[in-house]
Amino acid sequence: MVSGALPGFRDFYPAELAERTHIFATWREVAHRFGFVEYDGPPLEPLELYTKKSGDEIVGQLYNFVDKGDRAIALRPEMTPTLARMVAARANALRKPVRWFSIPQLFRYERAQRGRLREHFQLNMDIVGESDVTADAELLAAAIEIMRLLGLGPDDVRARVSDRRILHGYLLAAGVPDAAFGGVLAVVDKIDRQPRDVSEEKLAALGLGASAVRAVMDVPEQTSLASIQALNVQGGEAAVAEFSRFAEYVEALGGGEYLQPDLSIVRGLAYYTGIVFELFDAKGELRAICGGGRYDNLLKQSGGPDLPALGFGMGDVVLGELLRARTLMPAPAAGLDVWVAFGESAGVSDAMRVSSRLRARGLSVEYALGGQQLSRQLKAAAAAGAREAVILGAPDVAPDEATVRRLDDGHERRVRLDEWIDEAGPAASARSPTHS
RNA sequence: GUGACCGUAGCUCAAUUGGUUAGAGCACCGGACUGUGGCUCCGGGGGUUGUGGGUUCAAUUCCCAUCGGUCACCCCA
Repeated sequence: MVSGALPGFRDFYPAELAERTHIFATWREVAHRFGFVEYDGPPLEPLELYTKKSGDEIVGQLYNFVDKGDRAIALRPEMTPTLARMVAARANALRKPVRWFSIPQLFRYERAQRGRLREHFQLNMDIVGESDVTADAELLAAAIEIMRLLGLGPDDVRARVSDRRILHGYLLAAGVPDAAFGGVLAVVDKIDRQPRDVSEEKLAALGLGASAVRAVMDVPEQTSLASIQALNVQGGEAAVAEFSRFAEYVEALGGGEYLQPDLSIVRGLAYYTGIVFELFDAKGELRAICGGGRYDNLLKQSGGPDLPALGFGMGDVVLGELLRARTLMPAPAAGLDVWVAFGESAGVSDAMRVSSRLRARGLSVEYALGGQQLSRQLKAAAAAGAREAVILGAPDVAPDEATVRRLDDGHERRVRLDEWIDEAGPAASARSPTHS
């Protein structure tokens, strides 16, 4: 490994780029089906766009530098601030609710690990201007539909959903002081990943009594709609009713099989205000595929309009790992339509003329740039994945004729060259769809 | 940022207690094939064994550092 890409960055060879393209195409397809339109912003932003609300500690995880105009610049680590700015600038002019999506490349200066690089592409889908949980259901249904279209079923991927307000009400009712809420969330977030007594000690250190500690330790048990509805939630009754409605809507939108209520889903970002969700592989081997939720106060806090909003981010790295593990990546795209080969009595310029005419008709065409024997040319044609080869200048063939050879079964026919070219075209050569 | 493990052709792996010019398969290029692909046979290119030091008569092998990768923390996307 002499000089590869920077740590945490990827070279996309054709095979890898084909995988990325497959993911992107699916993202765009589903976004389109759900009525979302695509936008984009600059990959470089003022540093303060991220430091303002997120605090200075985020600077340590940013790619940042000072440009030649002495401006503090950052490579964007997330898309939401850009979205907030763009929506805010035209808030009054936009038809609400806004349904926008983007596929930005995002950057984080962190130590790279599996499923977590210093760069990734992330589908962002957001809805701005709708406060009802219909929007939450619509958004999650879109994320689920992406899984389905990629071939990932409910046995592969689960959608865990929770609601900040229900958890808050439950903790209040259990006697957890408001001031300890943030610390308790941090414990809940990793309650399954660390020993029970460690969690209990941390909770006690936050000033929780024995019954409150027990209540917090019960949070991961709340994994059904019924159990959540039965909870004592101080001031969270409306949220529970909304949550029930949300589940009903997701069901109606066809995502019910994936749905898994789980009150212990916290999500790291502090700005979430309501329903939060994450998609993860059912085996629990990988990092989260997707995370999102409602952030009703963010736009206003960012100096923008007071509009309710919600959204999710879905990265290409973990998703790609899961698709490869399940062998759901498509076979490499079909190669060439036609390979133009030339024998003894034809030259490369003849192949060029024929190629040019075929290309003008929309076909994918290649020929041997280095003069090769016919056997080499046909070998190269097969290696390039060509559907058929047209052989020019074969003996016993009239000057205006050529041999067309199907490369899958070797079937050959003689054609009048001009007629054959005139009939060739993308429509006449529709490729069979590729399968995984 | 902390800790642990791992680095040999593009890929997967070899190399007897440290012992000659570090090998193989696949892939790539070419020849047999001056008129028809996938097979076969033959040949070729490609490694300063991640890098830099150290120990030794001798280092792919042992030691240190560094870089990179993986994993767990941290944090999150």
